[in-house]
Amino acid sequence: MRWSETFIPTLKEAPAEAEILSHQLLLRAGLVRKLAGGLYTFLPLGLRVLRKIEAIVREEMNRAGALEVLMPAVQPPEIWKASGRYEQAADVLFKVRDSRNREWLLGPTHEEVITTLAAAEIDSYRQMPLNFYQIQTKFRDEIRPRFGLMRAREFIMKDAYSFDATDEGAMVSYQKMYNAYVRIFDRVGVQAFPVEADTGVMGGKHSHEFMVPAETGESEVAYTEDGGYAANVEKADSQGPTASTPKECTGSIEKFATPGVKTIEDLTQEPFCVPAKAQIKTLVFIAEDKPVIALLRGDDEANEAKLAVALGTGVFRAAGAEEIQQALGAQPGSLGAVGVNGIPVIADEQLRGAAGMTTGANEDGFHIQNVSVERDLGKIRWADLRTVREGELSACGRPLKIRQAIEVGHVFKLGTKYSEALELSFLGEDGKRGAPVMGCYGLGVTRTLQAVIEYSNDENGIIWPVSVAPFAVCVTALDVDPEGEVMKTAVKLHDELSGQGVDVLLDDRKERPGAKFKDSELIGIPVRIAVGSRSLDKGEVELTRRREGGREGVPVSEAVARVLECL
RNA sequence: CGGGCCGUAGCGCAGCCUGGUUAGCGCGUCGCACUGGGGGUGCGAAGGUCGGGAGUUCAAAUCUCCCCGGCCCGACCA
Repeated sequence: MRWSETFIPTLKEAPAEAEILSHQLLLRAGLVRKLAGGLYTFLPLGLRVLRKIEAIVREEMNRAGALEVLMPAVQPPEIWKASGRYEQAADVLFKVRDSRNREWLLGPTHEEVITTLAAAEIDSYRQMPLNFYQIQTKFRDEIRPRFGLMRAREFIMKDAYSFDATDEGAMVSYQKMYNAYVRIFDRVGVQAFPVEADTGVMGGKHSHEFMVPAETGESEVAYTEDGGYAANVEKADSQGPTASTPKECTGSIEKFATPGVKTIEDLTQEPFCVPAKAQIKTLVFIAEDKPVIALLRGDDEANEAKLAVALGTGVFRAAGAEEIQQALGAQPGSLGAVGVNGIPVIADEQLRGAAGMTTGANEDGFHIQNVSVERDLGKIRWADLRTVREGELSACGRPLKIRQAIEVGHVFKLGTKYSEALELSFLGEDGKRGAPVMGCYGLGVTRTLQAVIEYSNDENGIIWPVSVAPFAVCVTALDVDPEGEVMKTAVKLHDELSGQGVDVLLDDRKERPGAKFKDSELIGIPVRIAVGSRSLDKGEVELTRRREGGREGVPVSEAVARVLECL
């Protein structure tokens, strides 16, 4: 391929809309262009990378025994109503209407579709295990698309769905996908670590997210340095906070005035001087239209994923000021659970046995001290609600660290939720009907593409791993006169490498050398051969490997062989 | 959806506060010349509904209001 005959619009400066480096490079290297918020056109160069990643994903899925299918992006709402997700996922669903005003959904994922298919086709345990996958465009009406392809409203995902007759079988299917993901991320050239992930309301232990460490990642991972533990912060637990909770109580509860105190922090100040760990944080949520109180130690943060598990529903939100006033008779800042009746109270495990605590009096401007949780509070349900912090000890006794990461894949053992909701059943060996145990396995293809950029770059631009590089080699002709030795040599090298099946880009543009070097580095081609009169006079061309840096003279006659070695 | 910032040539920006000739600069683009191994130099040129609409005014890129779009923080993200 000749550079002059393709379309690679590189940019010297980063467009103002791009905040993070990988997004800037995506635009600067001419890989994509934005149509509207969260909607991108893939240009020829970007599409080449996308296709290479897809090919690797496809190979590994096939290797793991998954079968490729292609499902419709347009889906009937009925199946979403049947699974209960029509309401649950309402805010991310794109809805469209046809000419007869009938509603359709643009698929954000395909559990409902694949389960509908399976319900019609799977009748016997003999047909399983089965695993279907597709690589397809997904639609999610993200409230806030961000960071280019990282969080887009339309994106490409590989999604797979496994069906097994037994739980043990489902674990085998799960493990196969897990292993395939390890291979995929290894091959595309990102370090993606499996971490334990939140399994939400469905529970169960078997869910892992694949995370690429990156400061710009939108997820947080808690891990131990020895690699013994890694979990999404939404899921992570620890042996508890580093400072212990007060357990001594010196007297009975006592109301005191705290004018102007609105936060935990305020109460730690003069003249009150109540340490945050001796306060009870009172949060009010509306779960399925009913108020619920959650209690945490003052210095702890609530974890919404854990809260969802404790509440038994994902449909909840923080209560508004009016709702709180109605429920507890006070404004945030003076809330507490002492003497509250008729509203369920869930408390974090850290408060077990806590005494001598201070909490709001449910009267604006007043708090209560000497609160003993067991003595002074009514019926409490205990649960793990807190978000772990750096420095706390993991279950294995090592200190936790926390870092940002990009979630590029997720494997999840679903159980029978969808097979039951969509009436999928089979006849087992024992002659009884059963619901297949499902698993779902998502991999963000376009997000992975950007994660590779975020992971692999230097000050000059992207550095593509050979496996996904749009071109493996760039032959930079420093003089493009078609009659000259330089160009003739460049063309010859290009043709020979092409003949060997290598993706080669011949930079035949009438640009100055500096511009060509900069461009080939910006777009990230891993190997470059510079052909110019200076080295050609010595019978050599110059070979540069982006990852190693530096350049070396190589005899023209050996150039092709040397390049092949590099790849 | 709440808070903040922004929208001026393909890209990056200045001008706006304090309204007043032909709205500027850098990069890019086109032409010519020189140059020719790290985004070179010079000369010339094209390119603008100043996001859209309404209003105030003798006069609006500039002031006011409404709308649209973008970015950041938060909420949210099965």
